[in-house]
Amino acid sequence: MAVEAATQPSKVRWGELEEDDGEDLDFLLPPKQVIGPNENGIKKVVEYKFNDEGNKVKITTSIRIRKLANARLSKHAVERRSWPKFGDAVHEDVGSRLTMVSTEEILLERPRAAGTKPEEAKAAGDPLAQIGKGGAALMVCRTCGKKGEHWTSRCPYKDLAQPIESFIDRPPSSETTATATGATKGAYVPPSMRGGGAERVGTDMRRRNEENSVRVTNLSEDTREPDLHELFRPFGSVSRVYVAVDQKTGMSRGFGFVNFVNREDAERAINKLNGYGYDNLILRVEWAAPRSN
DNA sequence: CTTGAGCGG
Repeated sequence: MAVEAATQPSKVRWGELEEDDGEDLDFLLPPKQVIGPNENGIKKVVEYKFNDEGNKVKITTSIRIRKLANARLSKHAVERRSWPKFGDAVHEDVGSRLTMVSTEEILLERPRAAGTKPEEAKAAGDPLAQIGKGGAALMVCRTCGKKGEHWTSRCPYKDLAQPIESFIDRPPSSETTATATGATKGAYVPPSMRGGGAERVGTDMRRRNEENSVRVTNLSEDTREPDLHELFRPFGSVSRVYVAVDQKTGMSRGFGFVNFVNREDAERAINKLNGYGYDNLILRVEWAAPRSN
C-alpha cells in the first residue's frame, strides 16, 4: 500500500484544484501553448476552454512581460525567456508556475496616512489655535523653574532625583556634586547618580544625543526603520533610527537618520556605508547637520 | 531631486 501510494504522481497542488466539481473534460482540449516573448517583451498564450454552453473556445492572450520599476529588461533577459524548459520545470505544463503566487491580501500599515487632517482643527476662530502664538512667555519649566528656555520634558535636570528647589537659579556648570549622598537615607539612587556619575548629569551626556547623528540619503522607497537599524547596528549601539515618511502618502521620502551612542561608531559607519550599494541605490551617509527648528 | 515628529501646562 505504501509503495503504491508513493508511486502515485500526486502532482495536484492546492493552487490548481478545480473550483467547479462538474465533470472535467479539459483533457479533450488541445494543450495550452506559449509563443514568445518577442524582442518587445510581448508573450502570447493560446489556450482552449469549454464555455458555459459546452462549446470549445480558443482564447488568445497577449502579455507584456513586466518590467522592473527602474531597470530596463535587457535583451538577454528577454531571450532567456524563450529558452526550452530545464530542471524541474521540464515536467511542468506549459505556462504553469513552479512558484505559487499568493492571492492573500496584505494590508500595509500606514499609521499617519491620509484621513486625519489636523489643519482642519485650526479653522479660523478656533480659540485653541490662538494659544501658543505669543505663547513663548508661557514656557516655564516645571522642574527647574526656568522661563522661556525649555519645556519640562527638555529640562537638563529632569532626570536628577532631587527636589526641584535645589536647582532654581543654579546653572548646570556650577557644582552638582551634592548627590545622593546627601539625600534621605535609604532613598533610591538611579544608576546615573552612583559612584560619582553626577558630573555627567546636567552636561550634554544626559541630553538627547543629536550629536552622533548620521544622515542617510538616497534610500530606496521601501527601506524602513528596521532595515536601517539592521544595516547600521554592526558598527555599534544605535540609539535611534528615523526614516522620513510623507505624511500624506505614507511613502518613504528617501532619507533618514541614525544616531549612535558612540561617536567613533558613527564615524566608522559613515566611512563604511557611504557609497554602499543598498537596494539598487548608492547610499549617501554623512554627518547630519543639527536640525533646523 | 531628498536634513526628522512630537509634547505642550
